[in-house]
Amino acid sequence: MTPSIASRLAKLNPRQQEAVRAIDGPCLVLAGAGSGKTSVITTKIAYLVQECGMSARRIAAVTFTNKAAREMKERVGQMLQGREGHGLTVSTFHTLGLNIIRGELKALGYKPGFSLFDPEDAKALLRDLMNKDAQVDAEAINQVQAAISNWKNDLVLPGQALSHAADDGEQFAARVYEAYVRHLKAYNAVDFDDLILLPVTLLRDDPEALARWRRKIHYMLVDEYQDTNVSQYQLVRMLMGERQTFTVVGDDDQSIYAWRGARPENLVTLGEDFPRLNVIKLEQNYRSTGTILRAANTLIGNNPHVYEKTLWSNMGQGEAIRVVVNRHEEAEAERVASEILTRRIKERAEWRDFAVLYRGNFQARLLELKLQHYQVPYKLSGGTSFFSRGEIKDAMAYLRLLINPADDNAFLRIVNVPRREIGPGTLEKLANYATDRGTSLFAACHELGLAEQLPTRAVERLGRFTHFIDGVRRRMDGGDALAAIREMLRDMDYEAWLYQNASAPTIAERRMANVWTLIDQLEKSMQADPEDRAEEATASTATETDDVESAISRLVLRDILEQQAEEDDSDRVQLLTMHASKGLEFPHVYLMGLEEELLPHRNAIEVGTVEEERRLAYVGITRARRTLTLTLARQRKAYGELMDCTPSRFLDELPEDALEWEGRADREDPEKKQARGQDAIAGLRSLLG
DNA sequence: GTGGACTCGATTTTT
DNA sequence: TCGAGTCCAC
Repeated sequence: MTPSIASRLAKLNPRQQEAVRAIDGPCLVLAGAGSGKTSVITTKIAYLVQECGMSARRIAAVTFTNKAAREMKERVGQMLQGREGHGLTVSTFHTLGLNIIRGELKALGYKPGFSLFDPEDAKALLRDLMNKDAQVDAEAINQVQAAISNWKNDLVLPGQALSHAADDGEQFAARVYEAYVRHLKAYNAVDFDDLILLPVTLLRDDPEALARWRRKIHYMLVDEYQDTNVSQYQLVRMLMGERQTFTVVGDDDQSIYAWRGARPENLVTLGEDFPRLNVIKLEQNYRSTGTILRAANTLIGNNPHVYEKTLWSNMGQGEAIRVVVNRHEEAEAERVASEILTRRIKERAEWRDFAVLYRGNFQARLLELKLQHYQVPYKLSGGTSFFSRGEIKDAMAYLRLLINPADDNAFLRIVNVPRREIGPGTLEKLANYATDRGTSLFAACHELGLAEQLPTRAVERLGRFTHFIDGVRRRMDGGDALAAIREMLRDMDYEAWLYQNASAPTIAERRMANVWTLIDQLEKSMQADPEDRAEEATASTATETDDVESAISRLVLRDILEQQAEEDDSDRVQLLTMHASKGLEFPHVYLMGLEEELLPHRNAIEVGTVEEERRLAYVGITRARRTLTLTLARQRKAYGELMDCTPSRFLDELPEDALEWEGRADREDPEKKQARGQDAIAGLRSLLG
């Protein structure tokens, strides 16, 4: 054994070592919160390369978020030396799918330069399709979009959706689905769900492609396996087929995305599909105090389990979990804010050591006000994405059209931005003509027959636009693609258009700066993997335009830009939803709003998914390293009305002796309690009297 | 193009 | 209740 891998292994506990060494067959690692699962995955990759002599280019590790992929890549990079890690795949499921599609364009019937539609682009297309017959409201579009996404995630194709439609609504959605798929194909475009669906159907239907990818990937590792959906599981299954060499790591107790298609039962299915499955449990927690873990264990003990596990730690018992009952929501926010302020001094902690977790984003509003009042620096997760900004959508549409002239969506977005006096009338006639001829809008502009359908002036204007785009494209192919893009933005004077349309010059300035940031990011993204690029370039005849193309896709997948946001590691209190907190840890955690109807959420109670809410609470609790404070309000304003709140059932499910209550009405000293009882009786009498 | 009146909804959102 | 988003009149 090489010394470096031996010392890595020695740092792991026996169960973790077992998980690393289990390489001959299918392996499921049930990794409790804080049990060092990332160490297992990264060490296992190093073990496969250094100890088993497997080439890194035969290994694929997949995660759900770009962030997780980046962190994993970095940790593996530290373990492997020199060229050992060359060609290793550590990516999200979606990026893996994107690469498969890029490698199998012909087999899939797509052309080079295909566009990747983000959910907003997809919605725009659906709106178009659904509004053809009658005006449809936004809600209906959202519903159909969700239905289509669910179908795709469940590997249900339009034909099957149509034949299984139970009612008119589903039938309608299924017909839109069919049209949607057809249009995407015509646009030479794929959506996010296609990034998994298309590879799965290809591998299922094309034995040669299957053989190609099985030859390429010999070992897979999957993180957060409980969050996989049907199509993601099938992708892993198809790729690992007969070889059965994979490791999946997950925790059914942290499954909080079932509402979005995740199938935690994939953990069980795995045992059925692979009888040789080696199940290894990691139960030692390296994060939290004994008290916090005991509370977490007791709470989650109320959920049914296929695989029982109990977390333990040797970090000492630590402090009791405090439960603070407040008069109302404002008092709750006030309390949390002021407590962070004092605790920071008392504990000599930094702002970043604190996190406040809540069920819904709206809960952050009041808290923000209080934190501002006390001048506590904080960072709010979520918020409007860079990519939903209009100027970014415009720039992305230009890029997409340059790479993929069939992308009608991109064409429509920017054909008249900045103004080129190409109005709805012209576009409608152009669309009719293109439909008749079975071509894209952009291609139709080049056709001579168009002159018969449109006034000369309109044809001229369209021609000027396409000529402009064609010119940029030629410059891109001829050399420095990014220089051509920057030149394009200057030539068409996008900046002037921004100034015309902004309410203030500073806003226009900021927007233009955003566009340049986007282009800078594009450049960075192209330089991100010089090794891979070199490899691709030798393997095929990759041009710089190909690089721009793949960089744009990565940009759509939110890869590189969010990295920049992360690098801002200023010292601030974190405000997060419990969902967003998964995978993170903090010395001091505040969990707000432990009330019935909020956590568990009322909708969850209604539809009977309290178990997932319990897991959500479990995730929240297990984020805490040293101290945990749970807060709730007796009254809360909801829908404009003041509502009395009931403490969350989850509080009753925690071990009484691990909690330290503050302000609880029915656990005060008996005298007070009796006094209030008298009051109540008196009140009742007065009511009756 | 813009702002004021009006309507509607109110949980979470890895890519 | 409050706020975001939509729509219409100017």
